[in-house]
Amino acid sequence: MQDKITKILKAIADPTRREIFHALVLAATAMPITQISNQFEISRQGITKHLKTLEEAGLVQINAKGRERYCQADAQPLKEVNQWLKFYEHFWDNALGNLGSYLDSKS
Amino acid sequence: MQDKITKILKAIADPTRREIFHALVLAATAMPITQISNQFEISRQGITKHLKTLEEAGLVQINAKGRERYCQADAQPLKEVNQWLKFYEHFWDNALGNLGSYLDSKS
DNA sequence: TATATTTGCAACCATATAGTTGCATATTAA
DNA sequence: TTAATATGCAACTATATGGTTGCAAATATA
Repeated sequence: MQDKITKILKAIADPTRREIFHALVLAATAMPITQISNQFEISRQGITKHLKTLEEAGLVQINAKGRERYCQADAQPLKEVNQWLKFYEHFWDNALGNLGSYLDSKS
Repeated sequence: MQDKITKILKAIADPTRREIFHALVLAATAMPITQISNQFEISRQGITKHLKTLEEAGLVQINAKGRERYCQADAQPLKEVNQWLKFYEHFWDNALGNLGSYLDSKS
């Protein structure tokens, strides 16, 4: 479909998914889908779809236990976003760009 | 439409837009649209659309001079993404989440 | 002035996305 | 065994997205 970083960025580009992810991170424990969806306005199936997207990005791990599927946040893929961002650190301190300071840092 | 961070994340979630942005950052100089679109396979109008999205996210600044419109990268909005990411730093070092170390850092 | 260049605008298209509802199925509890 | 619960699957809808083409308008060049 698409590369890893794109999947991750697309996953977190949606505000509802960021909320779900955040809730799971704070929960710090695995939660079944229904329990997650109780915390949101949208339907359980809506939540399920978002969880699938998050899972495909590696941001959520799901494992079944009996009839329930326990979902747990995994922040690790965000490292990759951080990596991507890092390159631009050199540039974001002046609005006009700063190739100079980037090149300096290389020497 | 949508909040700032969402606009920024949506802007960089598209691989073509990341490429355009990257090219502009490296160019370190303002470039007219046609000149940018020459570096890509897709049509000029396609590029124009992407530039508009990037502009709305604040990642590109455009100013007209004569019949040309000069585009320039501005990495500053990426700070906001960095800010968002920062919260999850505490969690991305173990796959099972790490609320503990986050809470420790607060004490 | 006549021509070439840079651009914007609008219409269009195919596909993806975010959400819904209804129903079937598997597991657990009474 | 019967009833309740958790879930998946499929179909459907509306809108967004990423791209295209054609054309008109403004500016620059011959």
